[in-house]
Amino acid sequence: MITPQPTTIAFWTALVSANRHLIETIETALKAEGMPPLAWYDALLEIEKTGSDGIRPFALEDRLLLPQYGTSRLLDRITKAGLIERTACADDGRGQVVRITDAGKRMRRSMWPIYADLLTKLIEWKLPRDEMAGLLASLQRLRNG
Amino acid sequence: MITPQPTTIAFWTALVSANRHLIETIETALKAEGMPPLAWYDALLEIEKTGSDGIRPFALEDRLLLPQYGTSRLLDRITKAGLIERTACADDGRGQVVRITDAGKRMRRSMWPIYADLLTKLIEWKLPRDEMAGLLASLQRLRNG
DNA sequence: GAAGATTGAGAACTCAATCTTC
DNA sequence: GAAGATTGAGTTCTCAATCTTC
Repeated sequence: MITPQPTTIAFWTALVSANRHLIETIETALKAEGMPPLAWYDALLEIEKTGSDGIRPFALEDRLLLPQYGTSRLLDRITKAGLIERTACADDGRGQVVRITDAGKRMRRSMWPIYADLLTKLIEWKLPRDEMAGLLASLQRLRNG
Repeated sequence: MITPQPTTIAFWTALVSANRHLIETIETALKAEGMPPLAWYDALLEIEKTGSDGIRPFALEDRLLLPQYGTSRLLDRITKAGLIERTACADDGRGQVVRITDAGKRMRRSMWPIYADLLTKLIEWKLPRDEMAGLLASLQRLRNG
């Protein structure tokens, strides 16, 4: 049987813990300010990037790493909050196009300071710059080849 | 307003993505083999470590980084599956003691090869040893001071 | 009143099935 | 039949309230 080395297990544990800690801290801060969860920020940002062209839900799935039904239900909630709009797709009768509304832009912009502040304090202020670049490369290798 | 540097954002994104990828891969493999989710492994391992002394749920909370109600409901399910036993605590009338059963030990042991195999292939085989040690130290710094 | 633990109600997630259009 | 997207049913998560014992 293949057994990982102790360092590997320690690394895995540290990765999961660090990730949870950061996410929980950010989610808690957003909630305390009456803001929607982090997933909304990510979705709004990706949608906003596509401007007036909008984006197809299946393309959002790839960028947000969500399953099809997850995207569908997330978009439901954000639409209900009036932050995005869904319209039928002209080219493809099966699909739709999602665009951000002005309220959506305002919401994303009002979430950013909270998010940015925490990313800076929790990551940037804790890791030396040169170190971060190396770590970034390692993390990227983990999720790809 | 405080704004993180691009490298910080990239690092954060890579951290979240790597974490999701690893977790999803492991959960999928466990499910494919008819095994319970990863959270059960972690809980069973912590409980098994305490041997016949058992462990109090509030102590498990700290180790698993779960909220009180989360621990309560997780233990419910694992108990229902016959993998652990809850008994009233002799010293403290409010509390209980959780111990692993033989079936629980067998289950944890049967989950390990799947888990270990993936940790080795997805982490150990992708990151040079010295790199992993550095990354480990950084991740630990992220979640602490 | 605080600590250990549970619970009801509502939200979110997951799986599998479904529908429509390609 | 495959792709884009939704949905019903069941499970899990979350919040706030609750209960018991300290």
